[in-house]
Amino acid sequence: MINGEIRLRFAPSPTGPFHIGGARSALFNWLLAKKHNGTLIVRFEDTDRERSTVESEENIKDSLLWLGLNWDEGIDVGGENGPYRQIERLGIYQEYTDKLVESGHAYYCYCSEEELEEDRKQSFEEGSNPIYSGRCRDLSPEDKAKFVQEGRKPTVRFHVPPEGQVMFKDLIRGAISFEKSGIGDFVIVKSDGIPVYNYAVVLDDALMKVTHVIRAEEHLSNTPRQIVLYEALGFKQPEFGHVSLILGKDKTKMSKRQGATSVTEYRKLGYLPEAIVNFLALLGWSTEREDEIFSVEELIQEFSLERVSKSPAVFDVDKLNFINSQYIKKSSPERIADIIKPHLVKAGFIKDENSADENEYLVKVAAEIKDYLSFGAQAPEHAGIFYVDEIQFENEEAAETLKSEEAKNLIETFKVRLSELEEVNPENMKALIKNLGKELSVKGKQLFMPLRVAITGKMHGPELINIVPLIGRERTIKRADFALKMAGH
RNA sequence: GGCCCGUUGGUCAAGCGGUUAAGACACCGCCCUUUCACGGCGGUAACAGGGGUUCGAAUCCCCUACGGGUCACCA
Repeated sequence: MINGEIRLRFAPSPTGPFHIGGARSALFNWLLAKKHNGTLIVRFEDTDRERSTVESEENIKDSLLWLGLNWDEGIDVGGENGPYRQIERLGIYQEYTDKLVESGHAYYCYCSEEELEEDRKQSFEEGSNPIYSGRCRDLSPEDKAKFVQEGRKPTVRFHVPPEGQVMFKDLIRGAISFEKSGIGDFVIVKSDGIPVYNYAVVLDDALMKVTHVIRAEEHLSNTPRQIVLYEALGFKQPEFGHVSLILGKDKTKMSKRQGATSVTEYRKLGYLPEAIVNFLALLGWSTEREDEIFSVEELIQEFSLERVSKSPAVFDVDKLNFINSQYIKKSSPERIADIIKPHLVKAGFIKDENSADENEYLVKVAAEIKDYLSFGAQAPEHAGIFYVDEIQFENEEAAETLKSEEAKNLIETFKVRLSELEEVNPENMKALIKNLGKELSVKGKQLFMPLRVAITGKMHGPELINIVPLIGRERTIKRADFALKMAGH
């Protein structure tokens, strides 16, 4: 399906934090580029001067790199077809605009915003397609002079004759056609001289020799406008592929109120970049195999547009959590320590600056809890047992396990045996608990649950025989005393 | 409202005219671990509705419904 040398691009507008949907578009382009040994270009569509910021640019670049999505040409890395910021290409656009006006494909429009708004309102009321009336298409020299004298700054409109249709074959959705009569003469250059997206994108893609435009579905309706521009400009058209949108839990476009939407937020919550890539790939694309956890290399191998879905996908945090937990399990304790550290600092368990001993302890804690984590921000609830001095019962049921005399006796005996222990390590702990059970003739839940609650306050968590050596003999005994007191003994 | 795209379990999805309609997440159950979790095994659960076409439609066509996108001097 894809042959020859391909050039792909990812062209976000730097108007906010990098959205997870943008990340998926970038990923698909990146995968295609890698798979077919093509070139990936990253450029910024920053013609909206009101909303474009350098912070957004930085955020997008950081996020892309963090996800491992590098690019071969464009912003920061340079290339033959720059500049790669639209605002720096104004001169280039001007040249083509002049040509379009000269050849009669485009004309100056002096209509005011009010006039246009009025037209739109009317066609909306009539139930017809709100397209430009064509009022300024054949302006007499007198009228034109009048408008100029009034100081009206014109926009440039591209003329679309209302006959025939625009057809193209979308790489993902198949044959698509639009009536030209439904397009109307649209603005290509704003009155401030800055080109509009639909125009700049065509010039950029054509001049940068982009062969495949893979982008989100929201651009599908823009494609016919862009195609008529390609025709008028005499450029070779690229192939288009429109990926469906990512929806929130309520099945509408993902928005803030349904949770995190930017890559940065997920990063801060302690998700791993490989996990996000893995998850994003599965959102709108499917694999033939049964197992859905795979490396980027495998992804590159398998990825193809044929298996990209046409229908929108709901962002399922549960699945992301599952995938992330798989990657956390596979990661080293050192790496997970880094991931959970900011969250433990925030929870007040540790300080930002730590001694070597403290860091070593943190790594051990990470090793103990990583199998229980879906993402870094969950660390405090699991790691708390390794840091607090005064434990708290997680619920009434937990407190209940220590209320009986048998439980009290068990804990007291445990304290004695623990203090007698030569060295507190997992092996000795295992033997200790085993003997304790024999000594008092308790086993199973009756044996483990009171111990667990007395030591951690919780009813679940890592292996007891590992927890005790980590928190140490002294602290364990102190906690057990405290727990008994709390339970009313 | 016009135009465009879509609709298989709660979610992601396989399926390209003949299948017992995959698989993953979530959920539930069992096993393992002298506890909980982790892990292993298993289970519940779906072709939006209606017309065609066909010997035969989840698959092809039409209509309806629903969802989404887009109609800016935003991108």
